[in-house]
Amino acid sequence: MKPYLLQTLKELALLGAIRNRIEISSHELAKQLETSQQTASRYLLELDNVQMITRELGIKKQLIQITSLGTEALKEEHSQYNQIFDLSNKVVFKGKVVSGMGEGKYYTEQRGYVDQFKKKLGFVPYPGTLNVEIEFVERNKLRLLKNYGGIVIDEFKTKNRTFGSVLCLSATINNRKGAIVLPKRSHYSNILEFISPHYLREKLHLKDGSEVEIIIYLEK
Amino acid sequence: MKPYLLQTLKELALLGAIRNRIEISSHELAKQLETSQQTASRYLLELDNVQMITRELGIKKQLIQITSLGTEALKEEHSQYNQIFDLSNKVVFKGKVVSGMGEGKYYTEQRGYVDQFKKKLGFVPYPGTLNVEIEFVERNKLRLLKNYGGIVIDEFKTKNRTFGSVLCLSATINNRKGAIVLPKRSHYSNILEFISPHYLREKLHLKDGSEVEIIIYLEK
DNA sequence: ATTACTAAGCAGCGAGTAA
DNA sequence: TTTACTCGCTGCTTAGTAA
Repeated sequence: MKPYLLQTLKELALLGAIRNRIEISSHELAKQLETSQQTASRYLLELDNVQMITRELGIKKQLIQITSLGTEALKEEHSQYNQIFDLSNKVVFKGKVVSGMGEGKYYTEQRGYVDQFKKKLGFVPYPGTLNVEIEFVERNKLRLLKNYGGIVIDEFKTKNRTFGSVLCLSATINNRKGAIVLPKRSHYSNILEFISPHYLREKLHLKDGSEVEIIIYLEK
Repeated sequence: MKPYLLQTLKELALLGAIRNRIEISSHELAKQLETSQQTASRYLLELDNVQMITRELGIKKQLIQITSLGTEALKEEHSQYNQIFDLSNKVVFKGKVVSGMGEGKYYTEQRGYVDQFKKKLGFVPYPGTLNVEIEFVERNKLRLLKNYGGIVIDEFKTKNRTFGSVLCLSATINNRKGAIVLPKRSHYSNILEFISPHYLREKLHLKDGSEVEIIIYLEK
């Protein structure tokens, strides 16, 4: 959706056009938008064309109401601003399923981790992690998450090596509960590792390349 | 502010650029905005020019953070969406007491107004208005209020001049009842004028700079 | 008063490319 | 790789105006 159309829609909504039909001339709208009457008129035509408003043209004024499609667009925008200002305490990632190289299975089977998962997350993960590749640019969101705490899984030692501390963030993948695990010290990666008590590839009918949505819930 | 710049700013904010400096190339930003690398680069230059972001250009990457000016712009936008979807029938303003220039006293003592206040609001205001300066970002709420009706005080004429029509909205200031008066025709101001039967500066121990909360009740 | 068409002008876009 | 310049072209804007 073109930015200027969204702005126009917002302006109409501020004048009450979601709940009522509002009476507004293209000239008045132009004043609100600080543009010309002709441009305002064209915006209204465009919004009408994409079915975001309905219009009743009178001889002097027009009655305008925002359709459900238009309302949806505004709600989406509103929810983005809620995310920005933390009013929603969730962060959404879109990505696709990829295969790891078995390290997930190796780590999630370590007793030192399993005991803590059970105690701190309340479940024993199905062995292995579901790897989800996110857009590279979204790595910036990960930085945000690391500052929000989450559940810390402490490091531990076996006789052979040390297993580092891990951060868990409770999350859902396609609305199924689980958690994201992030190594405490590591560089940013474009792979999210999701753990769950279930074998997700089967439960959610996922295979490599499947598009998924991961929502991470922050505790505040 | 140009709509496409606001969209760009929002995108950066969603990636966490309000709290942190984020690492993003013009090419990555372009992908997010579904535009070309050149255009994204130009947007960043424009945002930098109007001081809504700061940039640290490295040889390979740039670090971007949104300035307080940019944050304000986003907050304002957010507040507009809150208004759109706010279903409560009250509007809250926070502001601080400021001095007017005596016009409030002049107007509230006019017989033509006083008689109507008494009849329509049920009280005779103490001469003068209490001027409350509201947050710049909140001036938008006034627009909505004007559309919600309220009590209209009609214009009247004396032999010297005409006194314009005024809109009254019942309201409280720090929980004390009264009303807000808005000139029917005027541009949006960042000053709310509050009237009450009492001398509020004394009753509420207010002086210039005192923080107050005004709640306006809409009739629906 | 309206809405909205046409036409001309100009702002914004992006391919090509330099640094 | 980057960022960001030039420049031709597209498409948005608006003055003029019809209905």
